Amino acid sequence: MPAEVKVEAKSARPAAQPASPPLTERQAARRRRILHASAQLASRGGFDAVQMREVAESSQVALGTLYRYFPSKVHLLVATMQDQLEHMHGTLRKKPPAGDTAAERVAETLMRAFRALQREPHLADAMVRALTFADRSVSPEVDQVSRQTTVIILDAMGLDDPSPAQLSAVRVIEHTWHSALITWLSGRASIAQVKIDIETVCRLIDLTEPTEKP
Amino acid sequence: MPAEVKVEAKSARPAAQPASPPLTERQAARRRRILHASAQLASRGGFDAVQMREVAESSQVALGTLYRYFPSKVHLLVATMQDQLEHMHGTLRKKPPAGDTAAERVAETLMRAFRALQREPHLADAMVRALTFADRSVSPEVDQVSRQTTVIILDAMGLDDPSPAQLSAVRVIEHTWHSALITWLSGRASIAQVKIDIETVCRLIDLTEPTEKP
DNA sequence: CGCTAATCTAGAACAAGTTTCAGACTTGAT
DNA sequence: ATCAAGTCTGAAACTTGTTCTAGATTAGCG
Repeated sequence: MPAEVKVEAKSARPAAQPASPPLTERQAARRRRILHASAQLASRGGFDAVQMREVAESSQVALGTLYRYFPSKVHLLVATMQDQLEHMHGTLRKKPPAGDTAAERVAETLMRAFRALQREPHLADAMVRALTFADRSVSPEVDQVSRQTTVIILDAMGLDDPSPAQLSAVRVIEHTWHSALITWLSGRASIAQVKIDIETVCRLIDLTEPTEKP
Repeated sequence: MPAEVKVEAKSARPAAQPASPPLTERQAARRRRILHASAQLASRGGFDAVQMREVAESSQVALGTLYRYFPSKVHLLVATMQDQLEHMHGTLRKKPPAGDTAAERVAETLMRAFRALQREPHLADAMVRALTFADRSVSPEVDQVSRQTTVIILDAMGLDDPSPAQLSAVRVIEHTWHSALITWLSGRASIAQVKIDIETVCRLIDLTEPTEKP
């Protein structure tokens, strides 16, 4: 009865990139197929269209296996978001924003990301809803997404060594970014409104400029 | 076969306070019982503990009736939030914040609200998760909550006639407020961190001060 | 009062997320 | 090559949100 052992193995979940036992080739392939199916289904109908049975079927994996890789639908979608964020970071890195001030560059970067999301609004819906609906059991993964977002913003600011005040500003920018996305996705705010909100919050950065260069 | 008529009656849902056919006394009582049961269950286990069957049972109402009053669990929880927000607004109104600047008063007000939520973290969890998980079908209700929040913040600022820039700042403050709550509820940010975030975003208000008094 | 439309109730039925299980298949170490 | 441990599969079962139905009950009206 290896059931108990299984549970232990689960706590060393293969879902996280860092640490954990290294995946075999076939396992990595399965994981990729699952994430691909997830993104594909999400791109059609959003959060509701990502049905675990369908994900399992289109990634050619048993339902139980899907749950071994991603212990819940929210875990799956957050992992999907991590995946997409990496793509995006790569893309953004290629063409750094051109604004004069840090605030302008951050706003430009976020608007560029926003335009990318607009191209796949259903996918954006699935990922963002999962992110904000996630409970404590998904904290590590959500945190990872948050760190990745922070890196993107700091990149845009052009900082290696941000001050605490600057980090606070970045946190608030992230809050605004997530919440503004939600209001847009649920049809309560226009694209123009999101733009204004982003530009507004980015002004916070200017308040923290006075970083002495040593 | 009055089924079709039923559907029409549903679109004029009794869930919204404004307009709609006036409720009879017994209906108002049912609605109150439902909201009470919802808040009570939420106060224990949070979002997951609010199970529709249980709400129906403890409010002495058939499941079908519960769904007539609140067409989904999210609708129910958002309505619960509207309910709680009214209480809170009343409470806050009694003791206006004492800060010198608008930014200080808003920060103080939000921290006071935050402390109230800390007293019932599970209830907060249920309400906030519902709010951010809500899809388009709940937009009117979510919007109402948002308007109510705006009123509370403008109250704290002491403004009757805010400028567009000030309204933008308020929007960003609301974004930060919701998102910071979520990070706290999911255990990814400490109370101290939430405080810092609120204080940080409130500085945006100072940026918009220059409102000429006519 | 007596009617009619609307509402309420109890309970079954359905949908999708999640869990469980027995048996087949891989993997890694000996 | 073989064995033990761990994984994967297919299918059923369970949970909880949501819908549906048939028959009481209630409200408003003549």
